[in-house]
Amino acid sequence: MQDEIINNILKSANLSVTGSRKKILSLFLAADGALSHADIEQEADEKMDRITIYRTLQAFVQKGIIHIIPTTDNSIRYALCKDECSEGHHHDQHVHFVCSECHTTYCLEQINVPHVKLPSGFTEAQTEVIVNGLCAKCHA
Amino acid sequence: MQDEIINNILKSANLSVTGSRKKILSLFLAADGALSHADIEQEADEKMDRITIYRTLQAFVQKGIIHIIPTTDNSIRYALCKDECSEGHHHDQHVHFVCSECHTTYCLEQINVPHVKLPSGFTEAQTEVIVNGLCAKCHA
DNA sequence: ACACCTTTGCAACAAAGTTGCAAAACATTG
DNA sequence: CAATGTTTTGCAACTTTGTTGCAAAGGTGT
Repeated sequence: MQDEIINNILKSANLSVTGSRKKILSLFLAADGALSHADIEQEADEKMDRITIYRTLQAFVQKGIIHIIPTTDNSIRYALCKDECSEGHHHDQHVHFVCSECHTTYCLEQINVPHVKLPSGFTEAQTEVIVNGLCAKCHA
Repeated sequence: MQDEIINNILKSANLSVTGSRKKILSLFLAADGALSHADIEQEADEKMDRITIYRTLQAFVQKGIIHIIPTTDNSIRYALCKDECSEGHHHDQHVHFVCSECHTTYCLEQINVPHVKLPSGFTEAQTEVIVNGLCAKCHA
């Protein structure tokens, strides 16, 4: 049943449907937060080459299936894009929330990114907002 | 003359004043943007160990002299903190601007970080805003 | 089922970051 | 300013992370 969704995503991105890609996509669909390369490497219990993961993630980013979330800790995190993203064109104008306790990264789709006024001469292409704090689960 | 400033910064952070630290600090004072580890390694023309740079940057971050700017390209960038930062307590509520042409990273101190409303259960500790686009210099 | 193209996994490599330890540099006394 | 104790530096060795080329395996379309 979820197989349908995965197949659709891959096909409409012009990617052939392979085992590794289905596996990685299903991990993203299952996760309610963002995933790092390391997360995927651990969760993909079956044999799956490190290199395949690298290349799959690269392909997904390029095709607009997932996007990169900036972090301060030198670990790239990825999360699923919404429908408006197409190849080479990301439109993820939403807020990212990183829990300082459990380090889960959430995409807060429903929250608008505020518009920032820039000094003269500067033009904006994209704005990223990352909020740090405690998420609902970790709130004591 | 700049030596005075550097000495003050280091002493008030309880760090001993050494050659490497002075060198790295002067690089930050000279740069109008942020620096990555690689930048420093290149610009510090004299012999200076990679490892010393790592440890110096770590110490500076911990003491609140510099702060980390989140990026999407897996390269950590550092920039000087303002006075309000003290040990273990960063208060950098300003916008970071990354030029997509020259990749220079600016700290836009004068611009306020807009406040973001979070879902219930979430509490904010710090907000980072990174704006991508063209800076004044690269604007055609 | 066949031929074609893409993807995977391996090997080997390159880059980035970490740790332990002895020597050198700094700070602090007298 | 010299002696002492502490901190920092640089080296070596290692771990982790990411990249590239190529042959074998797997997917795609007819």
